[in-house]
Amino acid sequence: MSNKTTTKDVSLEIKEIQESGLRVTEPRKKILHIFESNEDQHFTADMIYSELKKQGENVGFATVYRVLTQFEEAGLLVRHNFDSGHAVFELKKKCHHDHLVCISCGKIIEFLDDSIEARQCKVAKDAGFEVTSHSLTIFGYCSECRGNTK
Amino acid sequence: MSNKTTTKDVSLEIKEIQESGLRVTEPRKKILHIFESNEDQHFTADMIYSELKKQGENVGFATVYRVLTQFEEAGLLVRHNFDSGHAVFELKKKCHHDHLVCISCGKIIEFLDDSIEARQCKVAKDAGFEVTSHSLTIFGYCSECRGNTK
DNA sequence: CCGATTATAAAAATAGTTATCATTATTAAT
DNA sequence: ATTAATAATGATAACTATTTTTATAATCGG
Repeated sequence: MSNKTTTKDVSLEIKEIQESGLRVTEPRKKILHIFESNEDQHFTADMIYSELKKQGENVGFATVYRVLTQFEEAGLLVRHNFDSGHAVFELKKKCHHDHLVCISCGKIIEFLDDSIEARQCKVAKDAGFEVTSHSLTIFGYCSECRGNTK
Repeated sequence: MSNKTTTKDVSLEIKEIQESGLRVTEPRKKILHIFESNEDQHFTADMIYSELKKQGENVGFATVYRVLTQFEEAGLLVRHNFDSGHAVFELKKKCHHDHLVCISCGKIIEFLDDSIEARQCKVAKDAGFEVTSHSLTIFGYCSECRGNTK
């Protein structure tokens, strides 16, 4: 995980926090930076906490959870619950997508299938539902783990 | 919720528990009976606990959780985690299905769409995944709640 | 019906997360 | 830049859903 930061990156992060209506604080900058410098990766609160500690930061668990929740409310992050009992966060993308989760190594792969999306809308409509969101998660063994579990 | 039980029902429940390799005990019979007499309904551990209390049974929370987990392991029940933070259980059907969840009243509707199922397999295969399970949940407002939220 | 085994209820423990609170940091207005 | 008002922080306690522990009680093969 890289700690290198260009001036551009930092100012962008500050702007994003400001535009969310949140004060620009060290924990918030640091946490957002972890997500921005590791795009497409998914983090638990615990992973963020550990990463901050590793970087020598003095942050509390409460702050991590608070900031993650605030970022989610501000639309910067998206929270997923999968089946693990602990929430997973990722940078909010412009476009919706679903997940493939490896139950062996925890790897998460994103995908989007237009045909599935379209059918979902139809199913909901047929049932009289007004859809607010949907989540599709496929669990299994990724290509790397398939061999090891035999 | 009906408390009526035919002799046939009860003996069937006993048989199911026995065939799972579990001893036939009062809590297990009572819990399985709640599911069998309310087909297609989904229960949390808390709902089962409350129902048992309502029926005048003296059961502990731990027993409810233990039995639900054992029934899941035995293949009698299926556990879902949706996004609520607490597990939901339902009788295991012969066939897989997905869920529409009303975020207003909590109603759960089951559905199955062959086209979605097929695409899921393809997506996983393309990513090199060996699928073990998948869960698709559509959240929204059901037909009854749509009017009330305006 | 007896004895070995397993299940139970109650209580304590645990994991993940959220609330409380005294202190510190941020920001808008000087 | 300083200050005053406000909000954020870290530490800790509390909380929710669930699991483990333990001493007692129920089950079932013989």
